Amino acid sequence: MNSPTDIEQNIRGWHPGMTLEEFRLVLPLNNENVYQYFFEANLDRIKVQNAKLALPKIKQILEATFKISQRGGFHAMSLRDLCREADISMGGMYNYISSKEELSKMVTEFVGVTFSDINLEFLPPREKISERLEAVIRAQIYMTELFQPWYFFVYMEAKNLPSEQIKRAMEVENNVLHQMRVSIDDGIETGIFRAIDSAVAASAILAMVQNWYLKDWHFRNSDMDATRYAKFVLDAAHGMLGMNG
Amino acid sequence: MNSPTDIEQNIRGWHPGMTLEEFRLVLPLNNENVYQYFFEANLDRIKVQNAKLALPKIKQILEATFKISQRGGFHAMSLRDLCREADISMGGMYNYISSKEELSKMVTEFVGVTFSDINLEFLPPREKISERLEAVIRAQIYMTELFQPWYFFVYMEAKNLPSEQIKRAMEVENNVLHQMRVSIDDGIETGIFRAIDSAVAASAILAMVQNWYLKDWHFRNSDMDATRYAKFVLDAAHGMLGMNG
DNA sequence: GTCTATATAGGGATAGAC
DNA sequence: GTCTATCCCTATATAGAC
Repeated sequence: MNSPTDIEQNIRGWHPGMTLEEFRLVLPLNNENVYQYFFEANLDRIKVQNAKLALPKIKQILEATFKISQRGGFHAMSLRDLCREADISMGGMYNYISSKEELSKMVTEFVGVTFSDINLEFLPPREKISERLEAVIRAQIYMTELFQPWYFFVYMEAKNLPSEQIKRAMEVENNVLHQMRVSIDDGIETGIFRAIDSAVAASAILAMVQNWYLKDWHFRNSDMDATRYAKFVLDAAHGMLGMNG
Repeated sequence: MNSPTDIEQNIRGWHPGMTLEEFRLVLPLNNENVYQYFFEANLDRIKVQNAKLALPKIKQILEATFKISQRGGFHAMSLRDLCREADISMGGMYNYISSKEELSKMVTEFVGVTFSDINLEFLPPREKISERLEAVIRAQIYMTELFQPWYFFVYMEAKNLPSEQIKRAMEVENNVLHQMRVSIDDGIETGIFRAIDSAVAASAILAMVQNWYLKDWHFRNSDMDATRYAKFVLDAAHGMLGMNG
């Protein structure tokens, strides 16, 4: 039943119906090493070069940033509050960030680059239209489930930031939108989907995907989890595209 | 074909397939008199009691608030910027608001109370399950289309405001969610919809509804309008609920 | 009712000791 | 590398003339 190649494929990459747990197992990134990735991606901007010292501080700073800015927004968060929450002094903080603005910049860029790149590894080839659309949707829901605070921060603060960062934040969203749209167009062309405005369909599907991490309080009292929500969105998408069931 | 009662009904209230234009015609509120409504709803808080003087200023203040806080958020908007954009002095501004926080409070409450109340007038009785669900969806899309800056402000600033206002902003969303959910549950009970998690379905439909005014740039280059988007969402909802076509 | 001028607090950022 | 103490600016809000 499980030939070696089946197992290999299940461990290495994507397969239809992939659950959150399966995704987590194949993802190189996790809640522990994400700060290591962050540190390495920002070596030139962080003054403290000793990883032993820096990694715990970075974790504290980022966790505090997410926590405080979730309630009130990044702009409303004072660095004094941040320093207190992260248990670091004002002077010490400035060895990790060169300005408040750069803190948001580092997060936005990191999500845009590292998270997106890792995401691409899980996509089946373009010819497998339906599978690829499923993979885009599942990967997005699972990534935002695993790294909710990061995505929430970028989504919520995007509009509040300097224009260059706005562009970057929109690029992340546009990439996902584009990938969905291409698959939908491919499906329409080959006749497996019905003719529909692919831009609008992609936008609506993305709205449902983002709904999962933006409105988690909608689901607190239900027995939904990320895997089941992904199935729900996939069914809805298939309904839209005329391939019910 | 058009009996007097048909026409009467079309003018007075809701009917299936209602377009944005038809909705606009029966809605007592419009882009001009909304400031009058706002003034009357806040008579006790606005020091300037002369409507002739107050109404244009209120319009300027609110339009400037929406414009500036759209790019950067309410918290990032300084009252100096606001006063410049609204063409009013700092001292003069404080005859219209007693504090910056109260400005956001007035907007949030106004949207929650006045907009929601007006909305209720358009709902068919609960027994007409499918029509009622359609009405909730259309009314919400059309209201947010007509008063996009107001809804956008409340949605975006909700999380940044004092807890009492957060509660109010969430009430608005929860009301819509609840209305949808009741209709869906009714439909499941009577067998016209398939058994489905109504909370999740309502959440997903609301996400698509909000998508219209939150992500208007997704639709800039397409030939979508509010009426056609409403139809799109209704089709998607019907697909979800198992009544395709 | 509207303005100008001002009070006061709190913000980001830095200097320099250790 | 991390801290404390301080600088300086900008923000909200107010006082008082007109």
